[in-house]
Amino acid sequence: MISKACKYGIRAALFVASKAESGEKLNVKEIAREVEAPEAFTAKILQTLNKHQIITSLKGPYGGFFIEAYQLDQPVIHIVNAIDGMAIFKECGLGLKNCNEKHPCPMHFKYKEARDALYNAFQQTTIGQLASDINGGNSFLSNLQVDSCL
Amino acid sequence: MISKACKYGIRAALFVASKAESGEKLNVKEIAREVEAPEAFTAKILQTLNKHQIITSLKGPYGGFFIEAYQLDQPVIHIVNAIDGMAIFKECGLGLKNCNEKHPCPMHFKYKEARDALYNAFQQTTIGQLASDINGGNSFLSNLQVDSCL
DNA sequence: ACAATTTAGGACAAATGTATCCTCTATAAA
DNA sequence: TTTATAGAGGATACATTTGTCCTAAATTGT
Repeated sequence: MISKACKYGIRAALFVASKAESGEKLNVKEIAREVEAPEAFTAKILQTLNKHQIITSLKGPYGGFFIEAYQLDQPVIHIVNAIDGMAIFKECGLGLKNCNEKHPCPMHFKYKEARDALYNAFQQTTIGQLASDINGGNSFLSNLQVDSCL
Repeated sequence: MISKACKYGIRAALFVASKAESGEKLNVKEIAREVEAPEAFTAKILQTLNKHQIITSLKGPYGGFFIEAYQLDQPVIHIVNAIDGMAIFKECGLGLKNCNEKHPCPMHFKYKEARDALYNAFQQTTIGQLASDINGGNSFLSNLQVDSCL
């Protein structure tokens, strides 16, 4: 469905977004640690997100990644588009090139429903909304640390 | 989302199912041609489907693949399970190991809705139902051939 | 028994996705 | 201007998925 790179990308973007108010800039190491993604790979992904203006970067000392106000209003689907493209939201569930209402594959109508639900979920939700959820303690970007010594 | 192998597998299984009444056995070449999948790769997939008792095979002359009555009543999700496993229907949309209602990722609830819709689509539909649709001319397993010389 | 046919299955090759490493460039402070 | 810091980007390595090829095993008719 969604690539690993894209999932890392969404988590990274949301982490950066969750720090928007503080005004601080985050470097690759901090972001990778927080979202539990490989550092070098995360760097590549952040590069892509910057090029697509999902987040903003600044080189040099005191540089790093941050998000600007207007970027908080972008829908999460922009992140998916930047990394994986929009194909998943259009593709046939059985892999046919030429599948549509007039010439449907056997799963067309039911598959389309699920696919559209996913599209709407990503389209109607903004990066800023999800960042608020995180800051409000209503959702999380990394796995629970189960402390094994209690 | 669903692997290419799995999509070939569903198409192949449905094609075999659509021929259930005729009683004929289909060989790899016929199936691969019909569903527009690479022949050798299709052979592997049919092997998997046979092992999981989605379809049945018979070696030797006049052998091939066919589907038995009880197999027509299996839900399509059995095919997905045989090839890709059930992980996609359970996994977190952002790739977290530990994502649930109590400790949700930022996309959890909306993603779960789409994921469950997909699960239901595959769970509630049987191979036989889709085969009927095909035989009734209501759905198709391969791309339209656009005749370029008219 | 033998030959012909068709699936089973192992080994291997190609393509894609994931991940790392190293150097270059930009920026900021001293 | 120099030095330290941090992202940009190319090259490369590794893993998984996709796809091919060849031989073995099973079945049927002669």
